[in-house]
Amino acid sequence: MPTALATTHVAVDQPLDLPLTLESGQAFRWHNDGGVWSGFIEGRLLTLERDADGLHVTFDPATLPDADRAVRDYFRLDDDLPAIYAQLCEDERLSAAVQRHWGLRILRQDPWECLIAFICSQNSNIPRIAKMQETLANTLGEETSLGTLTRRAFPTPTALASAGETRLRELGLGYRAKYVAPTAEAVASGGLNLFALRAAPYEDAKAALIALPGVGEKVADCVLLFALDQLDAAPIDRWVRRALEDWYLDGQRLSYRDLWAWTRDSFGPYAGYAQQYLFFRRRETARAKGEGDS
DNA sequence: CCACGGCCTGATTC
DNA sequence: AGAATCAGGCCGT
Repeated sequence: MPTALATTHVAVDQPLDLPLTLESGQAFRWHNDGGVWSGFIEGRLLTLERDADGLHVTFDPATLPDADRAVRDYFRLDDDLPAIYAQLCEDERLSAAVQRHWGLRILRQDPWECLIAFICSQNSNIPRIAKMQETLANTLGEETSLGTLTRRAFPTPTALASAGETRLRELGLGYRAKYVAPTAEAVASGGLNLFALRAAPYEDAKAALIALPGVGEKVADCVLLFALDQLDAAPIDRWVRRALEDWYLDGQRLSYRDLWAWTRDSFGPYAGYAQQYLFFRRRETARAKGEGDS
């Protein structure tokens, strides 16, 4: 089936660093080929190129008629990043992080793909998460092409559900397969409408996610922040935990819930952005100090 | 409520 | 070289 290519230009008058944002560990399936990024938005293959005043987008109008809107939604271009930065920069440590990583944005991803990615993230690392996602797509996803470019979309809930735990283990998910299979089942059966959670209050949406196997507080907060419009969700992973304990809490150990409440109180409604910057900054300083640290 | 060990696997370190 | 250790946690006890 031949595809007609179309292009559009999305104006960006906000901070946006494409590689920083797309490789920040929120999304795992963007490929960079000489400054041309290929990936999926709303399940449709497209390419992105950054230029001086925005993004040059190539897409298939037959499957994605409103590419301009889709791209704006995906990069959350309606978020007033300068205002968010201004608030974060009241904190000395965050101010330094923001200046070092200007243009890092939170994405609005597809919640299904995001959910599976972060279930797979436990006890893993970014390259391996990316590898698992890519393997799932290349094995169980539908082939899609855009001009001469061909990639496979992330598998549907039905596709992952029918693959089953054993097959998912063979594909390298390890013990995560026993979480992914029933989660896919739950979503495929229509028992859980992930998109509907965007309109739900934070606690309700979080409870619905945590009810799924393999989803705890941290994974739930990742999906809430990166896909479900909850900008005050603050996933606290081991890096952010260490950052908070060492830099703000004088070494004090707190529960996940207490740390979450602390970030909410300290960084306000943009705790999610604060978290993302603390994550970056902490990893950076840990590496600089020769890894081990603490 | 908190603490702890086990869990797939692959890369890196000792 | 081969054994530990670690990696953006979750679950059960």
